Amino acid sequence: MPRTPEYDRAEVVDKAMAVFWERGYGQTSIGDLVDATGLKPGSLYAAFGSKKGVFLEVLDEYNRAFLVNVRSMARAEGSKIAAVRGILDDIVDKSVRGDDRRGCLSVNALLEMSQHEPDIAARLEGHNQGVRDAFATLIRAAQDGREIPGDKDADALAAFLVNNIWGMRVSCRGCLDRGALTAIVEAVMASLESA
Amino acid sequence: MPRTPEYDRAEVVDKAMAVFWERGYGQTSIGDLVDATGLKPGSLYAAFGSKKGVFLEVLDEYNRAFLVNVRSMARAEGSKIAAVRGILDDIVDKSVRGDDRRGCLSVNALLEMSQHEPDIAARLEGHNQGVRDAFATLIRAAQDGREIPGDKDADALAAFLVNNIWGMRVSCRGCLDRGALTAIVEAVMASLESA
DNA sequence: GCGATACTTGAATGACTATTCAAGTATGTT
DNA sequence: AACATACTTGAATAGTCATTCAAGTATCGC
Repeated sequence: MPRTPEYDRAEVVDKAMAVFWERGYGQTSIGDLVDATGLKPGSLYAAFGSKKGVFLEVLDEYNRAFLVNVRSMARAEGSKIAAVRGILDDIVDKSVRGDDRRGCLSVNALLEMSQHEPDIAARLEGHNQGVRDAFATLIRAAQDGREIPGDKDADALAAFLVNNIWGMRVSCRGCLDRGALTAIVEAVMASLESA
Repeated sequence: MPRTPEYDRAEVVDKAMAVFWERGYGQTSIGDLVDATGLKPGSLYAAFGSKKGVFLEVLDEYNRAFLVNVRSMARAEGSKIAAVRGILDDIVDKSVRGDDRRGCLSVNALLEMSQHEPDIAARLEGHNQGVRDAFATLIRAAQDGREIPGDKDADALAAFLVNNIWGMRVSCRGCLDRGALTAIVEAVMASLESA
Protein backbone atom coordinates (compact mmCIF):
# COMPACT_ATOMS: atom_id res chain seq x y z
CA MET A 1 0.00 0.00 0.00
CA PRO A 2 2.64 2.53 0.83
CA ARG A 3 4.81 4.34 -1.55
CA THR A 4 8.27 2.76 -1.60
CA PRO A 5 11.33 4.84 -0.77
CA GLU A 6 13.34 6.01 -3.75
CA TYR A 7 16.70 5.72 -2.05
CA ASP A 8 18.80 2.87 -0.69
CA ARG A 9 19.34 3.37 3.03
CA ALA A 10 22.80 1.77 3.05
CA GLU A 11 23.86 4.03 0.21
CA VAL A 12 22.60 7.09 2.06
CA VAL A 13 24.51 6.04 5.18
CA ASP A 14 27.68 5.59 3.13
CA LYS A 15 27.37 9.02 1.58
CA ALA A 16 26.63 10.63 4.92
CA MET A 17 29.64 8.82 6.38
CA ALA A 18 31.94 10.40 3.82
CA VAL A 19 30.75 13.87 4.82
CA PHE A 20 30.89 13.34 8.57
CA TRP A 21 34.31 11.75 8.22
CA GLU A 22 35.64 14.63 6.17
CA ARG A 23 34.25 17.48 8.25
CA GLY A 24 33.39 16.12 11.68
CA TYR A 25 29.93 16.21 13.25
CA GLY A 26 29.70 19.85 14.28
CA GLN A 27 30.98 21.21 10.99
CA THR A 28 28.54 19.15 8.96
CA SER A 29 25.25 20.91 8.31
CA ILE A 30 21.98 19.39 7.21
CA GLY A 31 22.58 21.22 3.96
CA ASP A 32 25.81 19.26 3.49
CA LEU A 33 23.95 16.02 4.08
CA VAL A 34 21.22 17.07 1.63
CA ASP A 35 23.86 17.79 -1.01
CA ALA A 36 25.73 14.55 -0.38
CA THR A 37 22.80 12.18 -0.14
CA GLY A 38 20.32 13.79 -2.51
CA LEU A 39 17.62 13.49 0.16
CA LYS A 40 15.73 16.67 1.04
CA PRO A 41 15.58 17.72 4.71
CA GLY A 42 12.08 16.33 5.13
CA SER A 43 13.08 12.91 3.85
CA LEU A 44 16.19 12.84 6.00
CA TYR A 45 14.16 13.61 9.09
CA ALA A 46 11.47 11.10 8.14
CA ALA A 47 14.14 8.43 7.76
CA PHE A 48 16.52 9.20 10.63
CA GLY A 49 14.71 11.50 13.02
CA SER A 50 17.52 13.99 13.46
CA LYS A 51 21.06 14.90 12.50
CA LYS A 52 22.28 12.87 15.46
CA GLY A 53 20.15 9.95 14.28
CA VAL A 54 21.97 9.97 10.96
CA PHE A 55 25.28 10.13 12.74
CA LEU A 56 24.50 7.25 15.09
CA GLU A 57 23.67 5.03 12.14
CA VAL A 58 26.84 6.13 10.36
CA LEU A 59 28.89 5.39 13.46
CA ASP A 60 27.38 1.94 13.92
CA GLU A 61 28.08 1.07 10.32
CA TYR A 62 31.66 2.33 10.55
CA ASN A 63 32.36 0.36 13.71
CA ARG A 64 30.69 -2.76 12.37
CA ALA A 65 32.82 -2.68 9.24
CA PHE A 66 36.02 -2.17 11.23
CA LEU A 67 35.30 -5.11 13.51
CA VAL A 68 34.39 -7.33 10.58
CA ASN A 69 37.70 -6.46 8.98
CA VAL A 70 39.73 -7.24 12.10
CA ARG A 71 37.93 -10.51 12.71
CA SER A 72 38.32 -11.68 9.16
CA MET A 73 42.04 -10.99 9.19
CA ALA A 74 42.28 -12.79 12.53
CA ARG A 75 40.60 -15.89 11.13
CA ALA A 76 43.11 -16.29 8.32
CA GLU A 77 45.16 -19.49 8.33
CA GLY A 78 48.78 -19.44 9.41
CA SER A 79 50.76 -17.06 11.57
CA LYS A 80 48.69 -14.99 13.97
CA ILE A 81 51.54 -12.55 14.42
CA ALA A 82 51.45 -12.01 10.68
CA ALA A 83 47.74 -11.30 10.99
CA VAL A 84 48.40 -8.61 13.60
CA ARG A 85 51.04 -7.07 11.41
CA GLY A 86 48.67 -7.20 8.47
CA ILE A 87 46.06 -5.28 10.42
CA LEU A 88 48.56 -2.63 11.48
CA ASP A 89 49.97 -2.30 7.96
CA ASP A 90 46.44 -1.92 6.70
CA ILE A 91 45.88 0.94 9.13
CA VAL A 92 49.10 2.61 8.01
CA ASP A 93 47.97 2.29 4.38
CA LYS A 94 44.62 3.84 5.12
CA SER A 95 46.20 6.57 7.23
CA VAL A 96 48.44 7.87 4.47
CA ARG A 97 46.21 7.18 1.48
CA GLY A 98 45.02 10.22 -0.44
CA ASP A 99 45.85 13.71 0.61
CA ASP A 100 43.06 13.90 3.13
CA ARG A 101 44.02 12.52 6.48
CA ARG A 102 40.63 12.03 8.03
CA GLY A 103 41.86 9.68 10.74
CA CYS A 104 39.39 7.34 12.37
CA LEU A 105 35.77 8.44 12.32
CA SER A 106 35.25 6.73 15.64
CA VAL A 107 38.20 8.37 17.40
CA ASN A 108 37.26 11.73 15.94
CA ALA A 109 33.73 11.34 17.25
CA LEU A 110 34.95 10.23 20.67
CA LEU A 111 37.02 13.36 21.09
CA GLU A 112 34.46 15.72 19.61
CA MET A 113 31.34 14.45 21.32
CA SER A 114 31.87 12.11 24.25
CA GLN A 115 31.77 14.90 26.78
CA HIS A 116 28.36 16.27 25.93
CA GLU A 117 26.68 13.32 24.24
CA PRO A 118 26.53 10.43 26.70
CA ASP A 119 24.74 8.08 24.35
CA ILE A 120 27.46 8.48 21.76
CA ALA A 121 30.12 7.98 24.43
CA ALA A 122 28.42 4.76 25.55
CA ARG A 123 28.14 3.43 22.04
CA LEU A 124 31.80 4.13 21.33
CA GLU A 125 32.92 2.54 24.56
CA GLY A 126 30.99 -0.60 23.70
CA HIS A 127 32.64 -0.69 20.34
CA ASN A 128 36.13 -0.13 21.75
CA GLN A 129 35.60 -2.99 24.15
CA GLY A 130 34.71 -5.16 21.17
CA VAL A 131 37.90 -4.19 19.39
CA ARG A 132 40.04 -4.92 22.44
CA ASP A 133 38.34 -8.31 22.83
CA ALA A 134 38.94 -9.17 19.21
CA PHE A 135 42.64 -8.39 19.57
CA ALA A 136 42.88 -10.28 22.87
CA THR A 137 41.43 -13.35 21.16
CA LEU A 138 43.94 -13.00 18.37
CA ILE A 139 46.81 -12.64 20.84
CA ARG A 140 45.72 -15.72 22.78
CA ALA A 141 45.72 -17.66 19.52
CA ALA A 142 49.26 -16.42 18.87
CA GLN A 143 50.26 -17.55 22.37
CA ASP A 144 48.79 -21.01 21.70
CA GLY A 145 50.95 -21.15 18.58
CA ARG A 146 54.04 -20.08 20.60
CA GLU A 147 54.41 -16.90 18.54
CA ILE A 148 54.01 -14.72 21.62
CA PRO A 149 55.34 -15.62 25.08
CA GLY A 150 52.53 -17.35 26.99
CA ASP A 151 53.24 -15.68 30.31
CA LYS A 152 52.11 -12.25 29.08
CA ASP A 153 48.62 -10.93 29.85
CA ALA A 154 46.72 -11.06 26.58
CA ASP A 155 44.25 -8.37 27.65
CA ALA A 156 47.06 -5.99 28.57
CA LEU A 157 48.80 -6.62 25.26
CA ALA A 158 45.54 -6.00 23.44
CA ALA A 159 45.08 -2.68 25.27
CA PHE A 160 48.66 -1.76 24.36
CA LEU A 161 48.02 -2.64 20.73
CA VAL A 162 44.80 -0.68 20.55
CA ASN A 163 46.49 2.25 22.29
CA ASN A 164 49.03 2.39 19.48
CA ILE A 165 46.31 2.16 16.88
CA TRP A 166 44.48 5.13 18.41
CA GLY A 167 47.82 6.93 18.57
CA MET A 168 48.47 6.36 14.88
CA ARG A 169 44.99 7.56 14.07
CA VAL A 170 45.86 10.79 15.84
CA SER A 171 49.39 11.08 14.48
CA CYS A 172 48.23 10.72 10.90
CA ARG A 173 46.14 13.85 11.34
CA GLY A 174 49.36 15.73 11.90
CA CYS A 175 52.04 15.18 9.31
CA LEU A 176 53.64 11.86 10.22
CA ASP A 177 54.46 10.14 6.98
CA ARG A 178 54.47 6.48 6.05
CA GLY A 179 58.04 5.95 7.21
CA ALA A 180 57.34 7.26 10.69
CA LEU A 181 54.14 5.24 11.03
CA THR A 182 55.91 2.09 9.82
CA ALA A 183 58.65 2.62 12.41
CA ILE A 184 55.97 2.72 15.08
CA VAL A 185 54.53 -0.55 13.79
CA GLU A 186 58.00 -2.12 13.98
CA ALA A 187 58.38 -1.02 17.59
CA VAL A 188 54.96 -2.40 18.50
CA MET A 189 55.60 -5.73 16.83
CA ALA A 190 59.01 -6.07 18.46
CA SER A 191 57.41 -5.38 21.79
CA LEU A 192 54.75 -8.07 21.26
CA GLU A 193 57.21 -10.77 20.28
CA SER A 194 59.94 -10.12 22.82
CA ALA A 195 60.16 -12.52 25.71
CA MET B 1 47.84 58.56 28.62
CA PRO B 2 45.79 55.50 27.88
CA ARG B 3 43.42 53.80 30.20
CA THR B 4 44.98 50.60 31.56
CA PRO B 5 43.23 47.25 31.07
CA GLU B 6 41.32 45.97 34.08
CA TYR B 7 42.11 42.33 33.49
CA ASP B 8 45.23 40.20 33.51
CA ARG B 9 45.77 38.69 30.07
CA ALA B 10 47.37 35.49 31.39
CA GLU B 11 44.43 34.99 33.73
CA VAL B 12 41.96 35.47 30.90
CA VAL B 13 43.85 32.94 28.78
CA ASP B 14 43.76 30.43 31.64
CA LYS B 15 40.04 30.84 32.14
CA ALA B 16 39.37 30.56 28.42
CA MET B 17 41.55 27.45 28.34
CA ALA B 18 39.36 25.75 30.93
CA VAL B 19 36.27 26.34 28.81
CA PHE B 20 37.80 25.30 25.49
CA TRP B 21 39.28 22.23 27.12
CA GLU B 22 35.98 21.22 28.67
CA ARG B 23 33.78 21.79 25.64
CA GLY B 24 35.99 21.85 22.56
CA TYR B 25 36.29 24.77 20.16
CA GLY B 26 33.06 24.43 18.21
CA GLN B 27 30.89 23.92 21.26
CA THR B 28 32.29 26.97 23.01
CA SER B 29 30.39 30.17 22.29
CA ILE B 30 31.52 33.73 22.81
CA GLY B 31 28.89 33.84 25.53
CA ASP B 32 30.68 31.01 27.33
CA LEU B 33 33.94 32.93 27.12
CA VAL B 34 32.23 36.09 28.37
CA ASP B 35 30.86 34.16 31.35
CA ALA B 36 34.17 32.47 32.10
CA THR B 37 36.50 35.44 31.69
CA GLY B 38 34.26 38.28 32.81
CA LEU B 39 35.23 40.23 29.69
CA LYS B 40 32.38 41.53 27.55
CA PRO B 41 32.36 40.67 23.83
CA GLY B 42 33.76 44.04 22.85
CA SER B 43 36.72 43.71 25.18
CA LEU B 44 37.37 40.17 24.06
CA TYR B 45 37.47 41.27 20.45
CA ALA B 46 39.59 44.30 21.24
CA ALA B 47 42.10 42.06 23.00
CA PHE B 48 42.18 38.97 20.77
CA GLY B 49 40.57 39.92 17.48
CA SER B 50 38.33 36.88 17.17
CA LYS B 51 37.24 33.65 18.78
CA LYS B 52 39.98 31.87 16.89
CA GLY B 53 42.45 34.47 18.14
CA VAL B 54 41.59 33.57 21.71
CA PHE B 55 41.94 29.91 20.91
CA LEU B 56 45.33 30.30 19.26
CA GLU B 57 46.67 32.03 22.34
CA VAL B 58 45.18 29.35 24.57
CA LEU B 59 46.73 26.64 22.43
CA ASP B 60 50.16 28.25 22.48
CA GLU B 61 50.06 28.58 26.24
CA TYR B 62 48.94 24.96 26.66
CA ASN B 63 51.69 23.64 24.42
CA ARG B 64 54.30 25.84 25.99
CA ALA B 65 53.40 24.59 29.47
CA PHE B 66 53.50 20.96 28.34
CA LEU B 67 56.94 21.30 26.78
CA VAL B 68 58.27 23.11 29.84
CA ASN B 69 57.04 20.26 31.99
CA VAL B 70 58.65 17.57 29.84
CA ARG B 71 61.94 19.42 29.63
CA SER B 72 62.12 20.06 33.33
CA MET B 73 61.51 16.41 34.12
CA ALA B 74 64.13 15.48 31.56
CA ARG B 75 66.73 17.72 33.20
CA ALA B 76 66.39 16.03 36.57
CA GLU B 77 69.50 14.33 37.93
CA GLY B 78 69.77 10.55 37.88
CA SER B 79 68.10 7.89 35.79
CA LYS B 80 66.73 9.10 32.48
CA ILE B 81 64.53 6.04 32.21
CA ALA B 82 63.00 7.03 35.52
CA ALA B 83 62.35 10.48 34.05
CA VAL B 84 60.47 8.95 31.12
CA ARG B 85 58.44 6.83 33.47
CA GLY B 86 57.74 9.90 35.59
CA ILE B 87 56.38 11.74 32.59
CA LEU B 88 54.15 8.84 31.61
CA ASP B 89 52.91 8.36 35.17
CA ASP B 90 52.15 12.04 35.30
CA ILE B 91 50.04 11.73 32.16
CA VAL B 92 48.17 8.78 33.64
CA ASP B 93 47.50 10.80 36.77
CA LYS B 94 46.16 13.72 34.80
CA SER B 95 44.13 11.44 32.57
CA VAL B 96 42.16 9.88 35.40
CA ARG B 97 42.00 12.83 37.76
CA GLY B 98 38.57 14.27 38.43
CA ASP B 99 35.47 12.92 36.81
CA ASP B 100 35.95 14.93 33.65
CA ARG B 101 38.19 13.27 31.17
CA ARG B 102 39.04 16.16 28.95
CA GLY B 103 42.04 14.48 27.39
CA CYS B 104 44.68 16.63 25.78
CA LEU B 105 43.57 20.05 24.56
CA SER B 106 46.11 19.83 21.78
CA VAL B 107 45.03 16.40 20.53
CA ASN B 108 41.39 17.41 20.77
CA ALA B 109 42.09 20.51 18.71
CA LEU B 110 44.09 18.55 16.16
CA LEU B 111 41.21 16.17 15.51
CA GLU B 112 38.52 18.82 15.59
CA MET B 113 40.14 21.49 13.49
CA SER B 114 43.19 20.42 11.51
CA GLN B 115 41.18 19.63 8.41
CA HIS B 116 39.58 23.02 7.95
CA GLU B 117 41.96 25.33 9.82
CA PRO B 118 45.39 25.07 8.21
CA ASP B 119 47.02 27.61 10.51
CA ILE B 120 45.97 25.63 13.57
CA ALA B 121 47.20 22.42 11.92
CA ALA B 122 50.56 24.03 11.24
CA ARG B 123 50.92 25.32 14.76
CA LEU B 124 50.09 21.91 16.22
CA GLU B 125 52.48 20.14 13.92
CA GLY B 126 55.26 22.46 15.01
CA HIS B 127 54.48 21.74 18.61
CA ASN B 128 54.34 17.97 18.08
CA GLN B 129 57.72 18.10 16.45
CA GLY B 130 59.02 19.91 19.52
CA VAL B 131 57.64 17.22 21.80
CA ARG B 132 59.19 14.43 19.72
CA ASP B 133 62.52 16.23 19.74
CA ALA B 134 62.42 16.66 23.51
CA PHE B 135 61.80 12.95 23.96
CA ALA B 136 64.49 12.02 21.45
CA THR B 137 66.98 14.11 23.42
CA LEU B 138 65.94 12.37 26.60
CA ILE B 139 66.27 8.97 24.99
CA ARG B 140 69.75 9.76 23.67
CA ALA B 141 70.73 10.75 27.19
CA ALA B 142 69.42 7.41 28.44
CA GLN B 143 71.44 5.64 25.76
CA ASP B 144 74.56 7.50 26.85
CA GLY B 145 73.91 6.24 30.38
CA ARG B 146 73.46 2.67 29.08
CA GLU B 147 69.85 2.58 30.25
CA ILE B 148 68.56 2.00 26.74
CA PRO B 149 70.37 -0.10 24.12
CA GLY B 150 72.50 2.25 22.03
CA ASP B 151 71.79 0.59 18.73
CA LYS B 152 68.18 1.71 18.66
CA ASP B 153 67.07 4.75 16.67
CA ALA B 154 66.30 7.45 19.23
CA ASP B 155 63.96 9.33 16.89
CA ALA B 156 61.95 6.19 16.18
CA LEU B 157 61.69 5.41 19.88
CA ALA B 158 60.56 8.97 20.54
CA ALA B 159 57.86 8.68 17.88
CA PHE B 160 56.77 5.39 19.43
CA LEU B 161 56.63 7.00 22.86
CA VAL B 162 54.64 9.99 21.67
CA ASN B 163 52.33 7.68 19.76
CA ASN B 164 51.47 5.94 23.00
CA ILE B 165 50.94 9.24 24.77
CA TRP B 166 48.49 10.38 22.10
CA GLY B 167 46.83 6.96 22.38
CA MET B 168 46.39 7.31 26.12
CA ARG B 169 44.98 10.79 25.65
CA VAL B 170 42.36 9.23 23.40
CA SER B 171 41.76 6.14 25.52
CA CYS B 172 41.13 8.18 28.64
CA ARG B 173 38.22 9.84 26.88
CA GLY B 174 36.57 6.44 26.74
CA CYS B 175 36.45 4.55 29.99
CA LEU B 176 39.91 3.05 30.41
CA ASP B 177 40.70 3.23 34.11
CA ARG B 178 43.97 3.79 35.90
CA GLY B 179 44.85 0.09 35.90
CA ALA B 180 44.52 -0.23 32.16
CA LEU B 181 46.52 2.92 31.51
CA THR B 182 49.24 1.79 33.90
CA ALA B 183 49.46 -1.54 32.11
CA ILE B 184 50.04 0.34 28.88
CA VAL B 185 52.83 2.33 30.52
CA GLU B 186 54.45 -0.94 31.67
CA ALA B 187 54.33 -2.31 28.15
CA VAL B 188 55.87 0.86 26.73
CA MET B 189 58.66 0.93 29.31
CA ALA B 190 59.46 -2.74 28.81
CA SER B 191 59.65 -2.08 25.10
CA LEU B 192 62.07 0.83 25.58
CA GLU B 193 64.44 -1.07 27.84
CA SER B 194 64.53 -4.40 26.05
CA ALA B 195 67.62 -5.12 24.03
C1' DG C 1 41.00 70.56 35.31
C1' DC C 2 41.85 69.34 30.37
C1' DG C 3 42.74 66.66 26.50
C1' DA C 4 44.19 62.47 24.44
C1' DT C 5 44.16 57.83 24.60
C1' DA C 6 42.23 53.47 24.76
C1' DC C 7 39.48 50.26 27.55
C1' DT C 8 34.41 48.86 28.55
C1' DT C 9 29.69 48.08 27.63
C1' DG C 10 25.76 45.77 25.71
C1' DA C 11 22.57 46.04 22.31
C1' DA C 12 22.13 45.46 17.29
C1' DT C 13 23.39 42.97 13.07
C1' DG C 14 23.44 39.58 9.75
C1' DA C 15 24.30 35.08 8.78
C1' DC C 16 23.57 30.34 9.56
C1' DT C 17 21.28 26.16 11.49
C1' DA C 18 18.33 22.21 12.85
C1' DT C 19 13.87 21.12 12.52
C1' DT C 20 8.88 21.21 11.14
C1' DC C 21 4.96 20.97 8.27
C1' DA C 22 1.42 21.39 4.88
C1' DA C 23 0.87 20.36 0.24
C1' DG C 24 2.00 17.37 -3.48
C1' DT C 25 2.91 12.65 -5.43
C1' DA C 26 3.72 7.81 -6.24
C1' DT C 27 2.55 2.99 -4.95
C1' DG C 28 -0.14 -1.34 -4.25
C1' DT C 29 -4.52 -3.26 -2.99
C1' DT C 30 -9.27 -3.55 -3.57
C1' DA D 1 -10.48 3.64 -10.74
C1' DA D 2 -10.38 4.86 -6.02
C1' DC D 3 -8.42 4.63 -1.67
C1' DA D 4 -5.02 4.41 1.98
C1' DT D 5 -0.52 4.71 2.84
C1' DA D 6 3.66 6.89 3.28
C1' DC D 7 7.41 9.07 0.71
C1' DT D 8 8.95 13.83 -1.19
C1' DT D 9 9.36 18.66 -1.38
C1' DG D 10 11.03 23.14 -0.04
C1' DA D 11 9.72 27.07 2.19
C1' DA D 12 8.92 28.76 6.91
C1' DT D 13 10.27 28.83 11.86
C1' DA D 14 12.72 29.76 15.74
C1' DG D 15 16.95 29.86 17.70
C1' DT D 16 21.88 30.59 18.11
C1' DC D 17 26.11 32.60 17.11
C1' DA D 18 30.29 35.52 15.93
C1' DT D 19 31.11 40.01 15.25
C1' DT D 20 30.53 45.18 15.19
C1' DC D 21 29.94 49.71 16.90
C1' DA D 22 28.62 53.94 19.01
C1' DA D 23 28.37 55.75 23.43
C1' DG D 24 30.28 55.86 27.96
C1' DT D 25 34.28 55.88 31.20
C1' DA D 26 38.77 55.65 33.39
C1' DT D 27 43.67 56.89 33.24
C1' DC D 28 47.80 59.64 32.46
C1' DG D 29 50.66 63.70 31.41
C1' DC D 30 50.27 68.54 31.34
